[in-house]
Amino acid sequence: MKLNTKSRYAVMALADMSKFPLNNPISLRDISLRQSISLFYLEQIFLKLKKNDIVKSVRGTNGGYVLRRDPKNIKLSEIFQAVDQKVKTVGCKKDSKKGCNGKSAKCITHELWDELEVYINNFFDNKKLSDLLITKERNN
Amino acid sequence: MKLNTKSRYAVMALADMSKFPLNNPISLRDISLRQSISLFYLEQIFLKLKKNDIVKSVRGTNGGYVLRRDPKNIKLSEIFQAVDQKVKTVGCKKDSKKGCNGKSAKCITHELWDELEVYINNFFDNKKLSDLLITKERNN
DNA sequence: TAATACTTGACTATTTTAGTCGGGTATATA
DNA sequence: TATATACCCGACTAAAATAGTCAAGTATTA
Repeated sequence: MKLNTKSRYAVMALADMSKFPLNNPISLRDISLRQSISLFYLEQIFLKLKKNDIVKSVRGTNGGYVLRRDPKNIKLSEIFQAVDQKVKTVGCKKDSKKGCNGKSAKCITHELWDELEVYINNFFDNKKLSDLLITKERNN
Repeated sequence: MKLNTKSRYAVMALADMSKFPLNNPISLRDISLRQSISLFYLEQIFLKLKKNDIVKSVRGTNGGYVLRRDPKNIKLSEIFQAVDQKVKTVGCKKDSKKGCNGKSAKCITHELWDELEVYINNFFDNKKLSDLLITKERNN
């Protein structure tokens, strides 16, 4: 069970943005430099964030990206769903009658994974982008 | 964020075993048939479960594997740690002074991932193998 | 002694991840 | 209006992880 870089970078980048005055565009180039994330990779990520209405873009000189809402109102779960497809724990379809590769009575553990999925999503639902900023300054 | 088959199969296989009288060996071949998991793959998995003292082996005819403890006393977290290496959310080392790829002040999100890791491990700590059996029979 | 079943390490195909790249388009400002 | 900036977008690729296979054993029991 592992977190991918896309999710991690997305949260890092948005947290980075949150530290500056909202409503003035921040370029990916700046974020790239500050967070040492590849510019090209950030472009990919922000395309998804834009499609999911988490940021909007401002093109041209002095352009960049702007948060669509106050960090207080941006759940981490939204960011994850935008960038990562989803938290996935089971292979088999959720409500298929067949379920679990066509064999019946097999998935004793099916409900467990569903529960885990809900549990994890719950974590992200209860965290806001703004929560990351309160954190005390790191001393290194 | 995804769960791998090894973890899933391990739990499925052990849950399968729990439904039979403890202390009499259950062969991987049987588990393989009942749960439709490749025998070879199960062998790999059970090697790890054995190394981690979750099961013991009985060789020879009528041999198989036996749970070392009552399912009430087997935490899912143990199974996970045995089979999967670990729940991992961060790339950077936990307590390194450098931290986060050598750049300072970068990992605003570091503590978040740590927190998530604890949160998930907590889920598995509180689930016992026996908890899976109580579940009502599935109707497909 | 034959059959069963664990033991172990090596091997492989496929998929996913992480990231790169090229050739765009829009816009502010000099 | 020219130009530099910065988003836009799809295609591509290397490397790692995953999922699974296989072969050649050893131990045990009937």
